[in-house]
Amino acid sequence: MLPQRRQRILAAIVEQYIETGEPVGSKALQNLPGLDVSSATIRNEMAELTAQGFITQPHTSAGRVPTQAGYRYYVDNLMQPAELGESDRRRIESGLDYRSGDPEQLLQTAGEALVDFTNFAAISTTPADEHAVIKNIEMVPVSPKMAMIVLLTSTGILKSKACRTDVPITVDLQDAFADIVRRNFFGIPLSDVNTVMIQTLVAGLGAKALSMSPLFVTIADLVEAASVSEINLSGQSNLLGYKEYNDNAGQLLDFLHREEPLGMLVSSGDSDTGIEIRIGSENRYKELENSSMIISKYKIGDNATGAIGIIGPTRMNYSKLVPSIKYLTDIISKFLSDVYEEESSSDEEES
Amino acid sequence: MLPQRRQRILAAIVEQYIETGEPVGSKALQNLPGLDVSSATIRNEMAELTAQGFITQPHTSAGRVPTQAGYRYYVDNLMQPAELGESDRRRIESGLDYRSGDPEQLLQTAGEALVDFTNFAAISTTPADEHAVIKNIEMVPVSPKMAMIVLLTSTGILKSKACRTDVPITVDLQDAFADIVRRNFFGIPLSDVNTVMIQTLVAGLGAKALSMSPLFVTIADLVEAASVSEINLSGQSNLLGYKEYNDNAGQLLDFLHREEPLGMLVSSGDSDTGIEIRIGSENRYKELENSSMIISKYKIGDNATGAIGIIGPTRMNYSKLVPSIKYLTDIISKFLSDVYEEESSSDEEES
DNA sequence: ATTAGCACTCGGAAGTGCAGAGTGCTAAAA
DNA sequence: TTTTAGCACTCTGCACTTCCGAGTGCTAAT
Repeated sequence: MLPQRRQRILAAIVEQYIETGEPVGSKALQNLPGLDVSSATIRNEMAELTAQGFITQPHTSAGRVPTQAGYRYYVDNLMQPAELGESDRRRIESGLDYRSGDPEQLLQTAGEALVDFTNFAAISTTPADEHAVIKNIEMVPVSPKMAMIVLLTSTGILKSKACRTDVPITVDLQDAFADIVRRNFFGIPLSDVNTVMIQTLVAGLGAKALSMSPLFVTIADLVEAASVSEINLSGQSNLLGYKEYNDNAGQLLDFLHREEPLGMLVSSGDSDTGIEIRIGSENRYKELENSSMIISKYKIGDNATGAIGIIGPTRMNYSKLVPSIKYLTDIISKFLSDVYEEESSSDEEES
Repeated sequence: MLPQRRQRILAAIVEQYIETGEPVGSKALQNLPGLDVSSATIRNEMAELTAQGFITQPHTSAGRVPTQAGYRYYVDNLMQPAELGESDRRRIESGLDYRSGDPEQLLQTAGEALVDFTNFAAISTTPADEHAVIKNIEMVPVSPKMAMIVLLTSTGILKSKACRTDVPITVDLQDAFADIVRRNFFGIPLSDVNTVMIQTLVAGLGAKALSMSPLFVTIADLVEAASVSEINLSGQSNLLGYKEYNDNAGQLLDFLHREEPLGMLVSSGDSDTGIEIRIGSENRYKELENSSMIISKYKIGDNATGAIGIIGPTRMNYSKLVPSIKYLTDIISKFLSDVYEEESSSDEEES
């Protein structure tokens, strides 16, 4: 634990650097409210902070800049989250599209709202709830030997895919399909659908197996697609503006375009302890060593299902962004819970 | 019409500049195959070309660089399209996802294939065929007072939206809905669905009007969404690498993020004369004055319905890109026509 | 423990000089 | 009349130096 005065100085350095982007020198801190010491004393403290690794100087004759450890100490011990003003709330909320009722749409627009609000890049994932169950499966004929299969889950995810059959689609076939689907798929968790399950099912069909198996394979594909949470990234071009990325912004953008690592990033949260802040190399990718992420998980009912957050330079206003993202997450959780929780307790009717 | 020799010199300048990105000087052209003149003569010709506005020099002691007019002349009169190699074709094709049968998916992946192939940004639009008709509309109950409405068109576009009703959804209601939909919507062109049509329909419903009108409003929304072609843009970050955008790449990316002008860009083609090349300020936006576009329209059957193309710096390899994009367009047209044309001649069966 | 004072260090801006590339022009050659 | 060789000229980009200001660490005094 650092001594009081040193803490205050560190906090001041971090906050001022966040605001101005310039290294901050000892003189600039002389008239900190409630800190009546000369610049020389401050210099001594700064030397200590430097020795302890919380701040550093870009070059001998420059002021100090927080190190990653400095940000971390600030975030853990010194920062006090800002109160969100009414106008901020409205700004965050205004971009959301919940009227469509589509969670994917909501998360997409939530990301964009964050982009507008923060001027950073935003990342969001659609719900991936292992407790989700199959709500409905429809077959819609498109041409004699082709049909669209539509899958709907209890978390509101809707996926569809075209499927070619080997034989013409008759009304009989449709009825049979609807019957099998109703008996074998409705209400079961997505995780129960897998290759083995499909194979045993097809094997049990007897004569019809040949003509219908493509349909069930398509169902498996759809379940797969619905289980995997989609990742939305937006506002990447905002990052170009920040001088910390100056010349190698392209490298960062390229990294962000690859989907795989992104999935890791949002999913790797230890638990559902709410909001998570990762500074610089705490994100385990070299490309992010100059970036920070603030990630928050949203829930449907009591299950954490997805995440939303931002990516930007380590020099970001944590004390304001944390409550903002928390606020947004709360809205999302509430809305999704309202819409998709009620169903689990009441789905008896069927088409 | 320029004299033979001057044409050849202009073509050489354009091609060499495209390849190297460096201004090309008179000496570099001395040993052009079949052009046996000294650098001095070439200098004279270059002076002429400069006077006519086809080339320019960045500064006194630099070589020449094509102007916009120079590129235009080259593209119109001098360029001869490259033959596509087998490997090129495979590279283009390999990224396409036509197995899903979903045109939106196909166009999306086609854009990404172009991004990989060209290292530029790609733009593509989903089919928007004014002749498309409604193929199917399904209502899928989600909770007592909420249903998903799913719309499918003859061009394979699938749209869905959640809809809240004022009264609980009963089996009766579903049957009534299915009946009305079948009678009033199946097989009619998208353009026939509008506010007036919906209002008269609802008015004719009598007692049921109140409970069902939200459903039909949702249908109108879906039709609207299906009529409008979606624009996919990808590979923007590729553009960062080109030095012609050096410091103001952010400006271009911001421009590309706004959707409205993009729609203009792809739709504004004069006619369906196949491929269209727009160089620099021929795109009417100031942000694109250093960029070129190559846009090609694809067709379903005989109707031009959407476009796909690239955006990059004016210094792009037109002679190779034009046939590549043409090839890709042909694949798309062929596939979409195969899948979605046959239906128009054969949709009798229904669920 | 704090402060004033001072020498020291370093980055960035501005200025200087130089080599190289490419041009336009002129006068001779074809 | 067209082409060519030769040359003076212009301009960029790079390397090098100089200089100023900001900020530091250290020392000696309070």
